[in-house]
Formats: sequence, structure tokens, C-alpha cells
Amino acid sequence: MASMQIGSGKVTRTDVARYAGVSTAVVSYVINGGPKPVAAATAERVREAIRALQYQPNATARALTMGSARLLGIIVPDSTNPYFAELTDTIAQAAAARGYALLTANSRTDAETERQNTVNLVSRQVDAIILATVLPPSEVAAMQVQGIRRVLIDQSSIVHGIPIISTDFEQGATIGVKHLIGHGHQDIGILVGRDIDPTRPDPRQNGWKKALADAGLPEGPAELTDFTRQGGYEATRRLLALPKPPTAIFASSDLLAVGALRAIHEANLSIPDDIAVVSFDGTSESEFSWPQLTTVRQPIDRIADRVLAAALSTEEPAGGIELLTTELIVRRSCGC
Amino acid sequence: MASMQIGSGKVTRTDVARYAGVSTAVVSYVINGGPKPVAAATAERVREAIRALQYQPNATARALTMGSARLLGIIVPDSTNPYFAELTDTIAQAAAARGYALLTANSRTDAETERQNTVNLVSRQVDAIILATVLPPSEVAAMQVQGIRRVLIDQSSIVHGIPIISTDFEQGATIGVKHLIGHGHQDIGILVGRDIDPTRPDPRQNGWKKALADAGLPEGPAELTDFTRQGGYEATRRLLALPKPPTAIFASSDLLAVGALRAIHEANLSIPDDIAVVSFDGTSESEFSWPQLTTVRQPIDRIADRVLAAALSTEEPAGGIELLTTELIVRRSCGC
DNA sequence: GGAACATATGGAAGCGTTTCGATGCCTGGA
DNA sequence: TCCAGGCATCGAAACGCTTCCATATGTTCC
Repeated sequence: MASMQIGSGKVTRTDVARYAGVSTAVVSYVINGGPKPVAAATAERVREAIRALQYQPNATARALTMGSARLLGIIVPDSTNPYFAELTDTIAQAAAARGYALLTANSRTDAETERQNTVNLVSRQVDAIILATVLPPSEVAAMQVQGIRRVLIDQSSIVHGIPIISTDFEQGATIGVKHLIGHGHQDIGILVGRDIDPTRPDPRQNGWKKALADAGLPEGPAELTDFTRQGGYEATRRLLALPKPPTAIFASSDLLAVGALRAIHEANLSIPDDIAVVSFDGTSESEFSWPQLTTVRQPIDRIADRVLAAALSTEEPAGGIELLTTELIVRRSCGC
Repeated sequence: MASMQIGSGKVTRTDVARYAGVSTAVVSYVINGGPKPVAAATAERVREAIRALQYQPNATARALTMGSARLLGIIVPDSTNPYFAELTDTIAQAAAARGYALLTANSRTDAETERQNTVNLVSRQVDAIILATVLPPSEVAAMQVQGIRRVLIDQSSIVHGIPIISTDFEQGATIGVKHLIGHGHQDIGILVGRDIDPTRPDPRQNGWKKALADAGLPEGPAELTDFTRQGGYEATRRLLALPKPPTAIFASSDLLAVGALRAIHEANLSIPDDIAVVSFDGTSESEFSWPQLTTVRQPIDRIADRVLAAALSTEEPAGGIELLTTELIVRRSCGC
């Protein structure tokens, strides 16, 4: 009757079993609805003991026995980028709904850090690693992961044996740029984020090229820069310093676009009258910039869904690529 | 010579020991550099075996034995808020430097979710929980945490027996508002984020009151709203709809300020000429809004440092409160 | 040359779970 | 009355690691 529990004492299953006068096996059966049935009266006694002792199972021990900690890992190049923050949060929520936690690692767009992050997650025995890699596909494929399943996101170049769930960047960029073309722009520049692997062309840039080519327009100026607000700012200044600056800019991320907005404002140019802007991502930040950004929204919810399904699937990893389509959110920065 | 390893096979310490012709104890000694010394030749043989087998220790097993998973947990009300994203990232980095990982949980400013997050982290046996709570102090104190250490952040009301590391919100708000007063503003409004616990006054609001009182100015209008960009937007529209809107606004977060900026722009008012704005947080977003926000920067690095020290300390939890001072970053939105 | 001592290594217990057999009891049918 | 068959429960092994204690060498000093 009297509730025991000494301050910070660790109550284990043994304590509960003793208190309820049963074996630890029975306690397990009750807690897990376990493989064996338990008489109703006994079960009630066990539950009573758990309550009285304030017992909480030790997830670490369970993980060791089960070979799974119900833990997922995710590695992103910049966890403070609002897109990744929103994505990570959405995935974490979906994971939590299935009893999994999500361990977030930030590679800071650095190859070595990403490798370390991977080793770390592997040794922590995560059940799967969700990876927005900055490494070339071959290296990703070669990496030692003790058979831990991986799911690639945010990337279009296929990697043998590893499933990829990604936004269709090319399609997204295409609709963004087409929208700008629809406004009559003929000279459309692009801001693209610099990658670790310079040989890998950004599919958004491809989409931009394609849209331009389809409309019979010449390729506008492309600026490669860091994937940050500051990067977008600097790149846009360079664009504006051109003898003949573009009349519209497609930014391959909200972050870049926000930097661009500042550069354009500072140059005392009007948006969208002097220069129109369309961005990519569709984070909340794009909704509150000035002017509000017309943006190509990545389907975060669907990505999270599909990624989780792939990460938790028990089937042999398929290794294909699944591209999710985007949606154009029309606001003010395009001239609508 | 020949490297073995079958596909996804789990290589354990036993395999390494067998391969190197030693006991598992020796393998441990080599890996951990302790507690017993190992002959140089033997150690080399073990390392060789580890390499050949691509052995990686199982952190879960280690955690069970050691009683610590080298895991910290953090619960924040909104992980996509750039301030918390930056803070979490900084703490994660500092933790990683000491061999700890950080598990992030998002309470969505919801009491019940926060409770669940706590239970979850406790059962995962984290070594400490860093908590930006939305609950009243008494409930936090009463919560069952199996003796797991907690550190409170982002909060000034003291809680018995739990150490608090927080920005000095009141001081920060004071210098922000004083700066506005220095610009000659007499009618300064404030945007404050709504809390779960309506009885707990926001210390930033106190700072604002104090600065005003010190200058002999009347209290301006205060708008309570959601802690989001949208919230800041709506609250500011209400402010602007007042018969006599304030000439300056102090926003108690960057998020709120960004929303405010949009509302002011939409009203075709000039910032800072018609309405000046000073925000609180100092995230990167404040640097790229238009105009750039003058802001009271929270000392994220120092917070991370102190929080980690408190979380990892082996001493009896002190239970005091440590307030860190802010710094005013002067940019354009204040009129400078 | 033998005892006392370092030094290097091995054996085994224990961390808190899960779950597989094994056991004991009770029921009902013959 | 006896036995087969079910049901409820228990005992113990296993998960991979750390570390205490013991043992087996080799060394040094009288």
C-alpha cells in the first residue's frame, strides 16, 4: 500500500515482479501484451505494482534485447535552414506516432562531418538513417553501415541499392521559371546553392535551363553561392552588378531568396516591378518576407510519409528513386 | 588478411577477440584505453582485428552496462522557431564535442505533449533533460523523472531544486526599449508571445514596463499573441488599427517582429520613419528581413555552454538561476 | 636459487529486458 | 478414478558490453 521509491532510485522490472508476487516474465507479458496471455487478476496486480512503484521500463535494455532502439537518425547539411527544420520536425512527428524517436545530426555541409555523423549514428544502432548527403553517390554507397538501412532525401542522382525519396527539383524549378516566363520575363537569372561535389549539377538548375529552352529564351546568368541567406545576398549583388542585370531571379531555396530580397531592396529596386523573384521550398519564412515570396513548395508532409515508410519497411531495400511533385504558391514577388 | 564480414552481419566484440586470439576483456581495454594496460603487440593485434572485421562497438550495450547512453534530451515549444533551431544546433554541437548526442523533442507549446515528451526521454534513459517548459513551475517540479537531471532554459521563474540557465529577458527588453526611447519615441507598444500559463507574466514585458517607467513614459499598448510569424502579423494589425497607433514596437521575438514588418509594410507605412521596430532573439532571420532588424541578441553560445555544464555536472543539482546578459545589435529598423 | 613482486591476460558476473521451453495445476471425459 | 490437454506461470538464457578478481607468466632482489 505505502508507495515506496527512494528519491532517484532506479525501479527495475525485478522490483515490480517482487511487489506483485510474480516473475519478471509475467511483468513483461503484461507490459507488452506479451507473447503469452496473463490471467486478468494477475495482470491487474502487476499494473497496480507498476503504478505504486512508478516503474518505467528501461528502453536501453529493451533495445539491447530486441536489437532495435526504435530510433531513427537523420543527417542534414544545415539543421537551422528552415526547410530542414520543418522537414525534420515533420519526420520526427511521424516517427513519434509509430514509437520511434529521431536523432538529428548536422553535417554543416562538410564531408568529413557527415562521415562522422554516420559512424556515430551507426554505433548508436539506429534502425535507419535518413540522409541528405553532401557526398558523391559512390562514396555514400561504399560507406560501412553495418547493414543499417538508409534512405536518401533531397537528391536525384541515383545510388545503387539505396532508396531515394525526393522532391522533383527539376519539375519544381521548371514550373517556377515558367511562371516567371508567363509574366513576360526574358532574362531570368538563377541562384544556386553550392554543393560539396562540384560535378553534380543542381537539378533545379536543369529545370531552369529546360524551361528557358522550351520557351526559346537564352540562358540567363547563374550564380553559385553558399546555401545561406548571406550567400543569396552576395550572389544577388553580383547579379545586380552585371552590365545588364536579369529582370527576374529564380532562387533555388527560400534562404537564398531572402538574401536576394535584401540585396534588391538595398539597390533601391522594386520587387517585382524592377526584378521579380520566385523561390523554392515554401517554408513559413517565404510567407512573411517583404514582399511575400511566390514559391515552389516542397511537399514536406508527403516526403515525411514516404521516407518513414521506406525507413521502416521490412522488405529488402528497393533502391529505386521516388520523385514527389511540387506546388506553386503564388504570392507577390513574381508580379501577380 | 582476407577481410570477412557477411553483408550486414553484426560483428561483436567476441568476434574481434577470437580473431585476435585474446579475450573480450582485452579488446575492451584496447578500445577504452583502460582500465588495465595492454602490451603494445597485443593491442596492435586487436586493432588489426577491429580493422579487418570492420568492427563497431554497440553503443546500446555499452549504455546498458554503463548506465548512460551519453544522450541528452531537449524539449522546446517549437523546434522550427529559428531561435530554438539555432540554440538546439549549438547545444548539439557542444554536446557532440563531449561525446553526447542530443535528442530533440517538440512540445508544440502543448502541456500534454510536453509531458509525453518527458516520459519518452526518461524511458530512453537520457542523462539529462534540457527543458524550455510551457508548464507552471509547480508541475515541472512534481514531474516523475526517475532521478534524471533537468536543466531549465528560457524561463525566469525559479523552480525548487532545478537549475535554470536563461537569458535575462527583463534586462534584454529594457535595453531594447531604452534604445527606442533614445530615438525619441514616446509611444512604444509591445508584442508578447502567448504562454500556456496565463498567470506567468513575460519578463520581457516587465522589462518594457520598467524602461518606460524609468523614462517617465506612459505604458504603450501590449498585444498578446501566438509565438509565430502569423501571430506577430495579426497582433501588429491590431496595433495599427488603434485610434492612435504606437510610433515604435518592441517585439519579444524575431518571429513576432517578422510578422510585424509585413503588417506595417502592408499598411504602407515606412519602417523606421512611421514605425520603428526592435526585436528580440538575434537570429539570422533578423539580419535579412527588410529593413534589417535592430535586435536584442540572446547569447546562444554562452547559454549552450552553461547548459551543458549544468546538464553534465556530477555535483548535486544546485537549483539556482543563472541569468545571461544580452547584447543590442543595431541595424536599420530602429531608425539609426 | 627461491621468494616476492610486477605485468599481461583471462573468466565471469552483471546491467534490465524478452521470450523460449518447462512445470504445475485444473478441468473434463472415459 | 485416471489421464490427456489447456492454461497460467516461472526459470533461465541471451543481447553486447565493462570491469573486478584471479591466474600465469616473467623479473628482481637477497
